[in-house]
Amino acid sequence: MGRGVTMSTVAEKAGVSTKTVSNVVNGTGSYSPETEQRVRAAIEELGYHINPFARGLRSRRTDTIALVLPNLYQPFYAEFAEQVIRSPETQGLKVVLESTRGDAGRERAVLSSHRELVDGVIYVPHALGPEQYLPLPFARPTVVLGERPAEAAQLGLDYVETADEQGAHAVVGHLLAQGRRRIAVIGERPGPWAGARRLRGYRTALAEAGVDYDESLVIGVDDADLWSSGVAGATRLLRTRVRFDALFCFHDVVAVGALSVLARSGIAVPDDVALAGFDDIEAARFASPPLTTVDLGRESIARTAVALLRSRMDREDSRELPGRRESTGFDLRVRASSTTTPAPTESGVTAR
Amino acid sequence: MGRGVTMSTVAEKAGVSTKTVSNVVNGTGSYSPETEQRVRAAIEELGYHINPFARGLRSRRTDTIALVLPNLYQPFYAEFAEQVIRSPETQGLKVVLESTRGDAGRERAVLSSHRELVDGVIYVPHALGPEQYLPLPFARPTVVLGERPAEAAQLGLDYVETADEQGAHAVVGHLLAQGRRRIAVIGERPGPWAGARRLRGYRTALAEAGVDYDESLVIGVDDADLWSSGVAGATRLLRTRVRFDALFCFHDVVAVGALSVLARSGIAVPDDVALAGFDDIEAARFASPPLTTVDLGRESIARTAVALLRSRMDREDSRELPGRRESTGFDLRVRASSTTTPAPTESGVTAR
DNA sequence: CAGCGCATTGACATCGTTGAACTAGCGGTG
DNA sequence: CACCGCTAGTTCAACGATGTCAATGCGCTG
Repeated sequence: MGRGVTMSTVAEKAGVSTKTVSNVVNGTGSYSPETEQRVRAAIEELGYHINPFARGLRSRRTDTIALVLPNLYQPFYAEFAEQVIRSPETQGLKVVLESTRGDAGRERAVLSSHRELVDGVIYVPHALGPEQYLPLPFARPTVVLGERPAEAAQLGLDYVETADEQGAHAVVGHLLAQGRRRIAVIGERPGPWAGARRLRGYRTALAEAGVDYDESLVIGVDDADLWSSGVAGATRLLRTRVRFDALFCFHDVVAVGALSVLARSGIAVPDDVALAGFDDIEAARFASPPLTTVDLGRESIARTAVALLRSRMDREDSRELPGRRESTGFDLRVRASSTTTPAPTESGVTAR
Repeated sequence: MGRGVTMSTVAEKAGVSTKTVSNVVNGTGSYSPETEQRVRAAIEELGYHINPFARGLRSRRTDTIALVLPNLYQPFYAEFAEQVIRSPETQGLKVVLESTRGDAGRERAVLSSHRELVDGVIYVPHALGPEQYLPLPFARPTVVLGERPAEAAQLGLDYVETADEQGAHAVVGHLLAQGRRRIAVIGERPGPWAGARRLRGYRTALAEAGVDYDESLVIGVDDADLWSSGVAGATRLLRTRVRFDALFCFHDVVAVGALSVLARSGIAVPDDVALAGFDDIEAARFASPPLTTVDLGRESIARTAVALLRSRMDREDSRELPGRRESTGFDLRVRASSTTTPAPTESGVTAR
């Protein structure tokens, strides 16, 4: 069963040459329907599986893509990875996960090591900013998640731009609409990361509502997306004794961490403080109270990313194509953590 | 840079044969220190990377292992996957993740497809029981997580047995020690899965304390480890109006879901009902109140599994070796969700 | 000093597949 | 009827590494 069954075994059984078997398997060349039948029957009967190494060696196709992300601990990344694996666009491809552990050195190393192994890379930057990763030698078609810097276009890098700014704008708009004016945020981290875009959305929403930006309401954290950052951030916020009636965390995990601090401190959510997160991880829906948040659409991000990759993987001249940019939308999920009026069980405001 | 650099490029530059380069790269054969120097220098200078396809074709080694698990949505699996990737034992290996989506067909398909691609497989069964997966043609060394059925020994399958029963026993013992007598459980699912072992621990703990097993306290769910199962389970439990003073969920995610139902129903945790979960996912620590749970030791499970694999991957005769069995321990993490007396911030009871 | 063993290195075939180039046959065309 | 274009299929080499085996040279033994 399958032991030592090669194309020539199949070819012999079907009475054709190995090349014809190869053609049938790959849908290349031309062959009659009867030949195809015979070959397929032989394959079936012998339990033949193509040897991916021989194929990879000869044709340079690996049918594998790499997904480079900081870690799998954060539900957002794990759920995103799952979406990439499941995406219909991924059919027929293997996905190799590379966790960089949020470490700049590992991130660099992982990106540089993808020379021959995979047909393409989906890269979720974390520790490296554009000025650090752009100079790296991308040897394979690469799709980057995040905001596209101008230089990326000539480098041939494709981008999936997520609606961080718009999403944050929508959340803050919602909080303002609820009558909140002193909206604290936790999760700011200097640099080119998602947090910066979310902060931008926060600021523009405030500005549009004529609410002054108050720096003392903005809490920075080192690791923008850890529960413990939420605990630390909320603790610091409370300790400053600054008045606030809403708290917007740049990640749901941070919000969950913050929520535990608020609960311990006897601060009622949403009555004293309206709480909102970002990412719409599963846990947000089951927090007490359920968390208002923004869904960036992991599924459509994943599908878009894989589709971009595929379109490059198949063509020879992909290196010459200029980098493309796709944007995805978001859904604001209003839940009980931010609504004092009895909340609708689940209300969605959709964009784009 | 790296374009078309092969062993013969290196060999030429170093003034040796390709075989010698191969020897240096693999540490096989013998060569003088000076030769090694020259070869390494040439490799460095040319930026040479070995072609994994050529190597895989010739030597049948892939330096890749597959991790087959139901999904990445469940934090326990995601965190476990991360541990497998990070484990020091994994150094030098690539890890391919295969998500079976908790689907029996996919699970079968994925397991059967690992003929040539990887050197070994770590398999976390979910939809298939032993009677279903044991007959499958395991073509590569395989380590299975869970309880080892007797037949597995001759098949040469290695097992990492996790302390589900002992862990559950400890949790329930703890709840009993807190004076709870009516301990409900959510998560039972018929079959050979972890839930069955946890249920066993529950029953023996009850028996040892002389508390009768009451079937009306045992709530089964379809998908044992989804938040929504917790919601559904808790809702059903409340609807039966059966009296209970503690709730033990077989997974933390279920407990978090149940917690949200209890909160909505005005049931105080831990005052009215002591709550405990299982798995010790990150979110458990940050629930309100923090969740008492059992840590099975993802890290040591991962390391043990990879170590078992490696020990087989390296040897030729691995097929002949009988299946081995390794057991791992657990940590009971007592937190505020189950302790009425002011809880210690974090208390750990360690086993094995 | 013949002969042996060992360390070091190389030549060559080979793993299984596919790209390039080629042949055979057949119907149609000017 | 010579020739063209097209389909169906073949032959052969090559992808880049490594296993096998042989060759070389050196020190040592008897």
